Amino acid sequence: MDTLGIGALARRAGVRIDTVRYYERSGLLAPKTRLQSGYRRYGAAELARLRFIRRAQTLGFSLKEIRDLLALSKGRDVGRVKHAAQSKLADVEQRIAALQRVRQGLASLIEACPGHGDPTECPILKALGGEDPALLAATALPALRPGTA
Amino acid sequence: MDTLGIGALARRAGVRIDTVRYYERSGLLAPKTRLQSGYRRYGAAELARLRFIRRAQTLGFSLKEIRDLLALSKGRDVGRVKHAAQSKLADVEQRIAALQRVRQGLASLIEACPGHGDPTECPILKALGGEDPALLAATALPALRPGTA
DNA sequence: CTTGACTCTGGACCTTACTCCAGAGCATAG
DNA sequence: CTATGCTCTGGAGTAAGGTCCAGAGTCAAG
Repeated sequence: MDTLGIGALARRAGVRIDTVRYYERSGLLAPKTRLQSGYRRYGAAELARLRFIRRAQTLGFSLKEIRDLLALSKGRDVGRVKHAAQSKLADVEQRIAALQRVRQGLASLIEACPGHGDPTECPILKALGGEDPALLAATALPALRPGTA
Repeated sequence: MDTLGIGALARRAGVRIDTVRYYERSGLLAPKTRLQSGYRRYGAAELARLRFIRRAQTLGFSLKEIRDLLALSKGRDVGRVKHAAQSKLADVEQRIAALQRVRQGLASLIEACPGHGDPTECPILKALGGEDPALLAATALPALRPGTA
């Protein structure tokens, strides 16, 4: 047989058995068949699908988004798949830009801090205390929608 | 009085009242004072702090990390404060690098996708399905997991 | 003083993405 | 046949970050 049990499938995809069952409960991955005993049996397509799920996660897609993506791939609508990837890309780029502003703010505070002496003179403490707009200003602009992980 | 009640504070920061109380339970934001009745009263510093928390969150900092960040302002010794800021900076830079790898992976897939035609020819679906691992080389390795940040 | 809006506390409940457990049944090598 | 390992189900637990509720007390305006 070229079918896999749940353990073999999980090992090949680098996930835990419970995770496979969790994906099944979540409507992401069903076994190809079941034995009379109830044991799940998976084929190559299911392994590919499981790897798809994992890779999409590393790109920042939530399981819900991945479910949509998988549905799209059955719908033969390549345009929508591309669009989903593009909007994810825009999201990632906004995050990068925002973090770069934070990095600038932190770096300049660190540079301005002697690392010794009077704490009331420390630019880092002043910024966190709200007196100095440097760090706060660096983070003030990006109105990223919360929940876009 | 230039103090705010919890409702006014929440409105000005764009959060729910329960969220303010949740932050208090989490050790992030204490009221400036309380009335004899127990009503919380907040000042401008607390509002600034609350807004800081929210902005930091949109940048991917967890509440625990934000607590650390804010704890810097209580630091006794400037050297230690500077060191903490430096390690936070390194953290931010790692985040940026991880997101840049994700961006590269997404961008190259998008570029290779015509946006129409046969789904079995779509490089995005192919790459995610594992049939063409070359395209994902840049993004497959770093286990960028939401929550690992 | 009355009304309506506001706030208090403690605890239950929600979502996401798992992870673990108990107690049972099944598969397979020797 | 037995031992060992795999798998089954249902349910509970975890962590983060909230969100909601009930029942009671409080504040400010008219």
